[in-house]
Amino acid sequence: MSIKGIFPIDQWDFESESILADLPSGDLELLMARKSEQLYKKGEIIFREGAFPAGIFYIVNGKAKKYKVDGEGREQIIYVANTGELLGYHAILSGDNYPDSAAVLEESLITFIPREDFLDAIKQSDVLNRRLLKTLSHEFAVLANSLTMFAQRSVRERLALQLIVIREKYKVDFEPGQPVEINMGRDDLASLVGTARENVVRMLSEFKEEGVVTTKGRKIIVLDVKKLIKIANYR
Amino acid sequence: MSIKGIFPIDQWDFESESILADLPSGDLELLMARKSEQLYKKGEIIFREGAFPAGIFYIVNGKAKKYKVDGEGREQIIYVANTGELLGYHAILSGDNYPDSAAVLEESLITFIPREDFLDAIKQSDVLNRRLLKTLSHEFAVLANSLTMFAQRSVRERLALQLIVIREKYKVDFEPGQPVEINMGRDDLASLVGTARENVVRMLSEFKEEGVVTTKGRKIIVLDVKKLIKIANYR
DNA sequence: TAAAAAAAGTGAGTTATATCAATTTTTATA
DNA sequence: TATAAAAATTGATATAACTCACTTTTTTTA
Repeated sequence: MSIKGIFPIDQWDFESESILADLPSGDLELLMARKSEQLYKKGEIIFREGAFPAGIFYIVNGKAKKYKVDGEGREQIIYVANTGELLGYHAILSGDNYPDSAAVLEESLITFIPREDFLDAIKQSDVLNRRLLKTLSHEFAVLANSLTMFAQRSVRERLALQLIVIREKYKVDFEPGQPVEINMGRDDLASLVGTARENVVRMLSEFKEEGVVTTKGRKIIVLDVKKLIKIANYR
Repeated sequence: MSIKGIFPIDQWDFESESILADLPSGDLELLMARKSEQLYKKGEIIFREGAFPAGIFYIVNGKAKKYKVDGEGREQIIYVANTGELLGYHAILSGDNYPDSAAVLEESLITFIPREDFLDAIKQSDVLNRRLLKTLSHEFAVLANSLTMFAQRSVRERLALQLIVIREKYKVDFEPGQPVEINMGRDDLASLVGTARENVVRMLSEFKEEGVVTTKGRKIIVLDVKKLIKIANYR
């Protein structure tokens, strides 16, 4: 029972299709000519805000967060990237340094593609070019959506919404029909929702009392997606 | 006395350079071949969220807001576009309908460019292509910045920050050295800051007492940018 | 220029959320 | 498996921001 349709998740998630999926083999070879693979341990940082973008990263397997840290050290998660997604290309295209940091949420296998190879591939490949324009403009719409949510929704509504969205990302790790376990630390969940850890925990207990979610250790299992949609107050 | 440097406004504003500025004349001709111009009266809507994107819009002269309206009819301004900027191209590139609405903030002269001409121009022009990739990825960084602000900053800090950013946009309408008058309705200012009109008004009075701003009718004049930066608590 | 309409501004009461301090549970490590 | 460390949870209190009701000022229009 997918929630697409009743809840247009495309509006909340960048990855309606991957940038590299089904790329003409020549273009892909060019891109991957000098790649290097690395296994990141949980919590390891992929790149840091402000650093020179030496290349882009492809998540072969795992999950990563894109985030910003403000003056007081508070972390704000912009996006959670999943297996198959690309990281770090915005900076190379814009000509700025990395505008945000990225770190791995669980043990992840990640491919590094040098800056020059990425730029060459863009020059060569019309498909990649179109794909990037399409992805970037879609990402913009998704982010504008998030912005509106942060500006107008209550913490309770935001938590409900993020649980729906994040559940979809953990779904791929479970057999269809099996309960999806969201294995995310409360601090990360809080910085995704834009509030303090304590508030997330308190509202999770409320959701538990209301029969919307349950927990298994630190893992969160959504019992009633429709109720969550109602709480999120999404038209 | 520009605030660039002490306050890196590029991080808060898309338009470090225009997409169409200095475009090779051939490319520009192609783009403008079948344009049509129209004078919009204050408040008029340029396009509506959810509509099919029939083309893109170029602001020859004036200002426009990009905004979203939520279920309860509350408006959230995503961005304020100025003379020389392009509107509505995200939807055409992403293949979705318009993800947001646009309306004119003051009487504005706007050029309409049909969808097909824009798509043809992209096919033909490498410069336009690169320009779009660069702009889109920069825009993404700016929006991520705004997102963080909404998630973490107080209304007071957000208002201070937006006054700085918005002042830069009204600056072009005044002689250098002359006081810049921000001529924006309180409702628009509120939906830019993400709060209710009453809160904006209250905090503007506070700012007035503190000698940071003054008003002239409904117009707002910033007296002390540095103090605003301090209030915005921007590192 | 007067009247009407729209926008801006003020005040008081209420609520959601942040913050601080402590305890309990879970996970990692020896 | 016991112990230490880390993470999650609960409670109490403070406060920023929202909402509603109303007044005053500014702008529009007749």
